[in-house]
Amino acid sequence: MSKTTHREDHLKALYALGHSGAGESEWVSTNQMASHLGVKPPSVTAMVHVLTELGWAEHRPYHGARLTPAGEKLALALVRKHRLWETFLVERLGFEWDEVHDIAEQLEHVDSVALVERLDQYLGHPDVDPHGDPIPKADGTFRNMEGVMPLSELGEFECAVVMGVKANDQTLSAMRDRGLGLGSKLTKNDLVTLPQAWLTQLMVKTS
Amino acid sequence: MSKTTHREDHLKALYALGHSGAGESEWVSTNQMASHLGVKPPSVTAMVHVLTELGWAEHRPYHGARLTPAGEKLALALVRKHRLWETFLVERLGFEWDEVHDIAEQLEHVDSVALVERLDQYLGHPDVDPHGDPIPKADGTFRNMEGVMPLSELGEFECAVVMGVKANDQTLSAMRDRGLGLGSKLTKNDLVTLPQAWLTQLMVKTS
DNA sequence: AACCTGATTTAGGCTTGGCTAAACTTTTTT
DNA sequence: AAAAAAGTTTAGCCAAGCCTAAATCAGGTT
Repeated sequence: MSKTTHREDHLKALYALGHSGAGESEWVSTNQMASHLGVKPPSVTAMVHVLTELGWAEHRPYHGARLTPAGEKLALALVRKHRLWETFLVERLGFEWDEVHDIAEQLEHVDSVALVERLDQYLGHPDVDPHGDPIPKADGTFRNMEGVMPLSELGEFECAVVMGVKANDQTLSAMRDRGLGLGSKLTKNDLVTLPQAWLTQLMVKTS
Repeated sequence: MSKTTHREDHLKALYALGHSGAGESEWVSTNQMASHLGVKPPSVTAMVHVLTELGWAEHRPYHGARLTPAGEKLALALVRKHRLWETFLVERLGFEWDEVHDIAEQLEHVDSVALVERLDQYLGHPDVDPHGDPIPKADGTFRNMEGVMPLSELGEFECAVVMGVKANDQTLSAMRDRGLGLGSKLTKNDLVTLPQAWLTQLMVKTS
């Protein structure tokens, strides 16, 4: 892995773990990052120091790290690339939604602003990727995701529409086998027939 | 750069430098490889040892290295990927032929057999890339390039068609400015009006 | 308030690739 | 045929990442 790819992976981890809710960038422990990245904690500490030097993160020893605004901007650009590539792989090349993550992981590290912008245009400026996750615009803004929540948090409802999915490839594949995809309609009946674990993974909106 | 990318770059250099003519894989000096890769000779020697261990190259100390059949197969797969991506960038994303080399250089290291095959299919199994270089098929065979030669070697002719170009990005850009591209028709008159250096770079066929 | 316990960082070592300088081979020149 | 020149490899060092083991710190317990 190149020096750059490496740094990017840590930026992304910091972003992914620090934005669980909707709020600002949260402090993330080096342990969390380590397990997220499949690496031991000391390796993360070292990289956090580097990111700090570069002005992309700040570090409170023994407490954690978080992105600076500059780092957040870079992380968003990576998320943008990743999601655009996933969209390309599914929409244009015909991959299934559970097959694209690893490939996009590699593609996202290709360095060319022109490429990302042309890809975005080629795809018609999509605002969500194949999993329903919003694709940041070039300026870092997102599509509004109001009204979308896990199926488990939905109160009374007649009919809900699947707007997104938070799941690993294996689960995605299983969902596909059941005919679930973006736009699928769900009814109260599904609350009992679907695997319980999925209720928190299916992001829905009432319709 | 990842370990793999690294090895791949050396394989490609060995392939590129060892197949200048049409014949078999030729011995390539470590110095040649070093300057091709922008690296010092001792670094190449070290990598050649690694490739030898892997069974992808053979090394005659002080004389040079060349690909084994196994290495050649890998190199061809890389060339295939590179040229398919270049085709994608030009045909689908609208890049110019002088803008794609560096991007394809990065894309070619993405590791996914399924991706390459789907890309090939998406592009309609092209046989040449935007520079007229043949794209190896999955089995390693090439399109027949008979009758194609540098403009400088063409004897008497009335009209020639540009079938390919061997030039760096800067030259490619200049050619484009002059309206030259694949399929352009040339006449005897062009032999004197075009820059002399281009005569060996333009690959043509009489028509 | 002193003490555990667990989390985090520092220390020191390994791997891989790059470089320079020195040694060695091959080739060319005298 | 010997010497010089050119090219290639070996030796020894640096950088960047990862790891394990050993220190260090934070926070809860007694």
